[in-house]
Amino acid sequence: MDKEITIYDIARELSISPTTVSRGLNNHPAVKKDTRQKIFDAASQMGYRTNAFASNLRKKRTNTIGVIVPRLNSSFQSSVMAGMEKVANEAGYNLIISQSLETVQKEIANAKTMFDNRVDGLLVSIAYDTENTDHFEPFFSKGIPLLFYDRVPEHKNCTSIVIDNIKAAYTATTHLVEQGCTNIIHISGNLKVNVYKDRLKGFKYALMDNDIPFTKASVITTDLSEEAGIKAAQQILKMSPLPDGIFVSNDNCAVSCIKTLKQAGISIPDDMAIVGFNNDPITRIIEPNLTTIDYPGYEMGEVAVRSLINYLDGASDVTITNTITLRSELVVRESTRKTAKAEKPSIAS
Amino acid sequence: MDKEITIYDIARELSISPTTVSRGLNNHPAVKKDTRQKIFDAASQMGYRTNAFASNLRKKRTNTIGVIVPRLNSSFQSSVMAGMEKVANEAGYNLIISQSLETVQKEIANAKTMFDNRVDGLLVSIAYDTENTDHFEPFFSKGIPLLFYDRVPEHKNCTSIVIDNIKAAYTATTHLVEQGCTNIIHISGNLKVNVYKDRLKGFKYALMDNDIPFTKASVITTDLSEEAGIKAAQQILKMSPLPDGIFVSNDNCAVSCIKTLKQAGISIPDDMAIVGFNNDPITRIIEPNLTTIDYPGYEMGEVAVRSLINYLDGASDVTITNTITLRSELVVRESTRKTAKAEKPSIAS
DNA sequence: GTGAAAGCGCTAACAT
DNA sequence: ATGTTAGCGCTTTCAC
Repeated sequence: MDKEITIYDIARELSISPTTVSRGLNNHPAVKKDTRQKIFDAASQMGYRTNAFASNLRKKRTNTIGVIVPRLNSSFQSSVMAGMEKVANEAGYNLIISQSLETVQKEIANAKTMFDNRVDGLLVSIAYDTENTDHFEPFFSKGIPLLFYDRVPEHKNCTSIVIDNIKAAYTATTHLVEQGCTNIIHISGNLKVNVYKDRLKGFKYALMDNDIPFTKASVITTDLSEEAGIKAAQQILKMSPLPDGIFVSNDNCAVSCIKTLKQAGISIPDDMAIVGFNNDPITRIIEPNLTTIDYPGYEMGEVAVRSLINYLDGASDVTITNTITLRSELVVRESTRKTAKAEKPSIAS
Repeated sequence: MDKEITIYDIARELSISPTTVSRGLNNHPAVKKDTRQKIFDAASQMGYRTNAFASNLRKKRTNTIGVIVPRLNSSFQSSVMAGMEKVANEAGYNLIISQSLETVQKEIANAKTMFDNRVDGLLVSIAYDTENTDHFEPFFSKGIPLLFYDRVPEHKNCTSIVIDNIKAAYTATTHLVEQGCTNIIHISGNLKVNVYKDRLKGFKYALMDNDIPFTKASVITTDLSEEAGIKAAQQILKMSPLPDGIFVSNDNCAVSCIKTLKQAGISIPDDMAIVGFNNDPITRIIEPNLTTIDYPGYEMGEVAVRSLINYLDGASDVTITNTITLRSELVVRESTRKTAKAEKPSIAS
């Protein structure tokens, strides 16, 4: 645990000033090439390592970006993280990641930690039960850029990166209608969360535009877990008449739903066509392969960090563009490709 | 962008010394309860936030743990991260996460960044092509605890957290034999990586112990990707005689392999029984459900951070226990449950 | 129980 | 192109 080498040590060794050493190490243009080389040589030879804290303390900048995510171990979120890390790393930023585990309390605590650690910016996908953004107030008032992605708060006009969930859900539902479905159920998530709320909206609009009645019974609200899929399927099996189309707000739940329905002897897509959401890897493993909405997680992560860094670098001088909407698209697979007989007459009587 | 409040401001406000404020804020016992309360009140009222850098600079400790992981977006690794984050967060540590993207170069760069950021400890799962640990030398020589998990370096006696891959693979292979398989193929990963190397070993030992010949042709080496599974399946389909059992070193690859084999008309498990590794969620979605080795990712993450923190707190005074081996176990599912006729006579002639 | 003084290692002004 | 000075905000002796 030998003593740490500092720029003073290097300065003394080379009989120059610490300032010059600092400049040299940071590739300041006003340092003679020769001197710079000497500095680098001495540094590596003496085993010097920069002290980020001293530097941060002085510069009041940390080169660190905080991320608060509901949970890390989901296919979607881990893709987002991967995209974020890649861009951040390339730009020389560190990523401090923390999970809210879907609770506001932890989200509040994490926000405070991030604030105290003086992250240069913060990226957040909010928890299920986050109903306001009070705990981010310190960031707003200190002018620390805060960017929400995917799960974003309502009302507040925060900067956010999203996909058009209404449109995506509308497309998915319309697709079911086009396949001949006339009795469609939507399995939704927590309606306090913007993404699920919007998907329900898109679902509703699509029904309306196709003159299919929307009733309370058209929606099953769940937590979209695997178990929820099983329960929802059981509930659906008790319906009479049975629906002929199901739009589920995420793939995970859709898949377990399919498994349960299949076990009950339902043929998919012929008896019921099903659409999921996310384009998780599992959609191409379940039989039949699941039609879903492709949802660009990795890209969302890249865009989020890139926007934040652009802002920090002063590139986007005005307040950041308010909302960035990424493209999403329907991926049609077997779970909705009805066979011949499915070519029903149009529902418009 | 108002000025930051410091302990000096609080001190002035309360007409006491900064020292006392510092002590108060840190719950130092030698501060009158009354004074402490006044300090906390003033702090929150004035909008004070601690400056972690100044503190770190002074204390030479960062309360930060670095993690270098091959990639974040894998089911296994994201579970590990989730476990790590949970324990770290509870203990008041921050996690700086970076990906090596399976290349030594990035791993080297990341290690340097972690070093310069003076993480209190480092957790690493090494990249495919990492052949030595030279780039971690600075950590060793500075006495910064470094803990490898899952993918650990060979030879070097570093502290590591693993499962017994040899045993797990042995169990998996033996299971195939018990199901009546006599011609078994192993689809392996990069053999430079300990986990795949060990799984191959376990496979080999199991064959030997059951008097099944092991030849070069018994192993197909791949990168274990989805595409690799398809290619491996195609290769297997050309074999004559066809094997009746396959042990694949990860689930992802096993699943795409199954899909390809099924398309070719192979019946699983009756024609070929298949075992995977990891117990990813997909194993319960593929049909037939995949027999696999349950691999405790989340737990591994928890244990890794907990061990590191124990060490940092001086709890485990001696050098850390050298290797922590977590339990892993075979989960039998349909992909290896041969139907009646599979009750072949024992191979021992 | 509280305070004064010094310094962690770096960099930004301001010289020269 | 290089040096001098000062200070970022905190904690830690040491003193009272």
